[in-house]
Amino acid sequence: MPSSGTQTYHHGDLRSALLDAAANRIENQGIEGLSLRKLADDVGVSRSALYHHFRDKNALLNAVAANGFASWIAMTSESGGDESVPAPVRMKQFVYGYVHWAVEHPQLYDLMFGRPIWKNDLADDELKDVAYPAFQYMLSLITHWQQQGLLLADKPALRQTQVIWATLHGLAKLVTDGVYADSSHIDEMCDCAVNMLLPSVN
Amino acid sequence: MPSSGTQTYHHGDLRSALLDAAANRIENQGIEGLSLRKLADDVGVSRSALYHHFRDKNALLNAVAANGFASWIAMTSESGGDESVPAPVRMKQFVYGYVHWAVEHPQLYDLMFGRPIWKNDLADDELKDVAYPAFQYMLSLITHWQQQGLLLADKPALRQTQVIWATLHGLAKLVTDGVYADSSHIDEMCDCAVNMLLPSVN
DNA sequence: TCTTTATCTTGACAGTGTCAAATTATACGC
DNA sequence: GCGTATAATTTGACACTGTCAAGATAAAGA
Repeated sequence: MPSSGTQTYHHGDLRSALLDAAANRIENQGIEGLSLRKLADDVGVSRSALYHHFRDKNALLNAVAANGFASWIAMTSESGGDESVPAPVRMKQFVYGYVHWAVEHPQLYDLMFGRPIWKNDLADDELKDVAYPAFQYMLSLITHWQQQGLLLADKPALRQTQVIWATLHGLAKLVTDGVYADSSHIDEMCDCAVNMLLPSVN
Repeated sequence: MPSSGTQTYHHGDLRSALLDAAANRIENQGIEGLSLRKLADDVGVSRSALYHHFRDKNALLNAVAANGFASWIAMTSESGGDESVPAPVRMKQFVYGYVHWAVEHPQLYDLMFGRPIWKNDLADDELKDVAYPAFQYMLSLITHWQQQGLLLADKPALRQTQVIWATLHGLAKLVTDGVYADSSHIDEMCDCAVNMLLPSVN
């Protein structure tokens, strides 16, 4: 059976099969628990078949993270794009959406925004091409808020974006890392963050 | 030569020698680059000598993290304890101190507040005994600010502490993980954070 | 049909954490 | 001071990891 997918040799579509299996394993066992050999077993293929589709383990993780950014962007633009909803409500929705998405995909969030990839400059071009627009989207969103007078204009929008993002990222991290043990208070923490950072939403 | 240190058998004081070597390697290569066998080489001892002083690798990392918390607390109480300095200035100093300490000890900070230890409940009692007071210190500090009217009282001090800490943690993480590539703007980001979170400091 | 090319497997290597058994050095009772 | 118990350390081994080179297999193109 030839032309069914993009790659239709022995396996059919090994590349995306590996990506799916990797995403599954990461969601369940985390990045530390991901071994290429177990992965090959999951897909029913030999241990080094993978190297014909990814240069090495890092390249595979990059691809999984890239997929994560794609679905992150889908989530974000959905919750922030509806112009019929008043801006203050949208701001609150954005905060809730951000933190909840991280809490619902803790391992993936960790892979996307965590240090192993970014710290050591291990992100390849494909990943950067998806990740940078995500950063940029937040900046444009918050710049828009500032222009509408929802934020104080005494500091550059870039800095305010960095601080707001830091707060969201910090909340997400502290919750998903289990430092804030009682995650039942996520909504209250989000409320408080909105209250402190976004004076126009009271 | 008997009673010179706590452990004076073959090596003399292998336990703290291992801790020092581990802290050094973590500071330079990061936690991922730390191998027990290289560590044993550093100290000049066999690969499994370590197991008579630490139950396993995680126990050693716990001990390193515990030392980190001790020095973190020393730094923090130094910058926040001087009562002769006006409170708003101390608040600003606290924010600067927090972020800068993280930036100066990125790998150690990562180990102390990162997920491998807390997420999977890998922290032993010794570590918790040092870490919890650190959390508690921040809470008491910020509660104090609120009582002095430096913060709005419309939300519980616990929640405000969590949000402020999240912001500091997020800033530290985004900088040390290399997501905020240009770390020369750390001070501006701290300024902006103080500005947004602590209305009494303008 | 034959050649080329891409895909996959097998064997191997260096590296990892960890344990059991053997070895060595120190401490303690006499 | 000597002999024994105990703690510290080493050696050998195991299962696991990522990665590569060489060989085998299947598809694609002429």
